[in-house]
Amino acid sequence: MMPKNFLPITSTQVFVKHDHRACARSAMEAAHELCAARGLRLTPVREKVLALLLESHQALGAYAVLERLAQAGFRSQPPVAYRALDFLVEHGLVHRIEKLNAFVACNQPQAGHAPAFMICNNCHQVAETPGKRASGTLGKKARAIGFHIQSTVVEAEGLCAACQAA
Amino acid sequence: MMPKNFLPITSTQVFVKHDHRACARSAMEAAHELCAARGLRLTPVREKVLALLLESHQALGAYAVLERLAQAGFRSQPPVAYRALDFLVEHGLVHRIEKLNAFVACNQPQAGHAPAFMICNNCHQVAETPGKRASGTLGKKARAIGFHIQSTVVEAEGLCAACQAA
DNA sequence: AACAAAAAAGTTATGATATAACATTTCTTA
DNA sequence: TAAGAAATGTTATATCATAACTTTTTTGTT
Ligand SMILES: [Zn+2]
Ligand SMILES: [Zn+2]
Ligand SMILES: [Zn+2]
Ligand SMILES: [Zn+2]
Repeated sequence: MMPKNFLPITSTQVFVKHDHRACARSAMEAAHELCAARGLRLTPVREKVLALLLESHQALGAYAVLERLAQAGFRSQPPVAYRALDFLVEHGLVHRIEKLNAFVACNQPQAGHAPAFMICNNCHQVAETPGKRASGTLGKKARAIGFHIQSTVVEAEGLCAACQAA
Repeated sequence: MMPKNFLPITSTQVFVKHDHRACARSAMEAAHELCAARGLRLTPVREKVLALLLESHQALGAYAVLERLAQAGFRSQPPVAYRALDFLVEHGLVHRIEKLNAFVACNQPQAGHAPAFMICNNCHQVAETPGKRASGTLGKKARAIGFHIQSTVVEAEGLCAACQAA
């Protein structure tokens, strides 16, 4: 289930120079293994969308994805992109960034499912930190009033260390 | 600056029965005083939008606001609603809920500005908890990698205590 | 009061994001 | 190989948001 040469990139690494070829390749391998393990079909259009998102740590809007799909020879109607994205999000291979109405590939598809995101307003890269559901401050407040959390959105916008320096 | 009879509603109270007339009236008073103190103009359309949002603890989309404005005799072009909402959000009288593309009135306009929200998927009420910027788990992780947070989105969807019971 | 500058509101048009609905094809498996 | 399920193709439309320019109102100054 875990790729042999899996090199999970951590949030610390996204904003610093790293071997992104290896980073993307290992995430794609992880996606293939996860789908195999769960009996899911990573069809050509789904894999292509994931590959597009894995090209960088920037978020892409659905229509940006659609454009690139069309260039690659796929159909170019909105449902083509949205269906593939829906599949990838549903199975945790991609995350939706609410603040941007856009999508990023998940670095660690096999990990727990309540990530938080840091969005750099300058270089537009998005780092994901693993986090568990209802683990932090919000979870505590929710428990205090008997609120049952089903899903969370936790996003911070700001400047990464490199962009502050520049 | 603080209304005489200010009754700040807390996140604990939103989901339980409370004197909402007083709750809304006190928030409106607080808004008037905040605007007076800062030299801001709470024009008729802005006040009406705030009043509409204060009618309940549910979030309203911009076009829902627009509809109600039109019924009240205001113009009905999108910028009418968006401008009023932009003003109210800019000055912390209203918050945007990213997950819903919708807006809720702020209960405590004078408090600090990095609230977290709990959204009940059944009764559609939204509770706000005060929270400070970068105070919790996310803030800690950001500091660890030198990420400078400018704004945050923290939203939890789930079921409030009352809706779990039913 | 008259004027100029700034803020707000009016208006038209369009851009950007997302989904409904139904037809067709492909895959799975019994 | 036939039936059902899953995925894709296609058309159309719903929903959310802003650009750009005009006119009116407010505010501060002469
Ligand atoms: Zn990388
Ligand atoms: Zn950056
Ligand atoms: Zn109330
Ligand atoms: Zn509820």
